[in-house]
Amino acid sequence: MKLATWNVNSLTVRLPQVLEWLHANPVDVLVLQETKMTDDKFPAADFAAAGYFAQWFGQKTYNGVALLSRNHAVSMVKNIPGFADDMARVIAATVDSVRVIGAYFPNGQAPGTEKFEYKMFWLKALRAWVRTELEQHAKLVLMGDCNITFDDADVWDPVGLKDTIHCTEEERYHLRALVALGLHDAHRLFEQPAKSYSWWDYRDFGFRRNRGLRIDHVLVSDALKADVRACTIDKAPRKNERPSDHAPVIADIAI
DNA sequence: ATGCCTCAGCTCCTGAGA
Repeated sequence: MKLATWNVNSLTVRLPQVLEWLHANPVDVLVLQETKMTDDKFPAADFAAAGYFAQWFGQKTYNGVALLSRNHAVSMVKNIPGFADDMARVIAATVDSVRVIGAYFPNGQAPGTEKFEYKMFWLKALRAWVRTELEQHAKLVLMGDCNITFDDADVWDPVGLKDTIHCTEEERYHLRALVALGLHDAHRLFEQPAKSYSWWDYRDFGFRRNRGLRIDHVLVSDALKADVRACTIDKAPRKNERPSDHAPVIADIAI
């Protein structure tokens, strides 16, 4: 079973690239973030024609998530139950006995801002909910744009970006606490190329200079850890004329 | 440079992303 996550930064703009990517990479599950569209605009027919069921949860202008799957997805959940949020950030469903959670973590803007405080509250709520999900589903994959680096190896300039957003100790504490529930960063289960990133700033030739961050993660539960065959960041879509600033991350699990 | 690029929207500028 191959599962992937991709922040597309507007599905309206990126739909042709997503369809082309699915044709070249016929994964079993793909979760999308930053679709930036209301639910009535979601291109479900295009994905159906490509052989994918879809679940989606969006809003105007910002955020928006979706879950595409080769097989039927059941028991869909939108956002974190019990956590009031007017932003569409989470979609979860069960596909082929695996609980899949696709998430677009808050950006947080900068430490000390209201958006950073919201990010901390959101992370606490996510953790409490994922704990209960893990109790019910031993096989679980949580993946998405986590907007947090694990450590300096995920940062192109750890000195210059020390304590800035995505790199603060407070954010990393929450990411570690999430993983400590019984999850594993699939990327780090394998030897990876040095300076592996999943996001690059559009400005200043960030991708060309490989000035990036690894903030898109695939986290697998204890029960799946031994079955993960590979985890790769696919930079191929960056060759498109108007690429997303994020690359897809793919995990291959023997299920 | 509290910017650089990209996207959405009550669109010819502004807010947000990361």
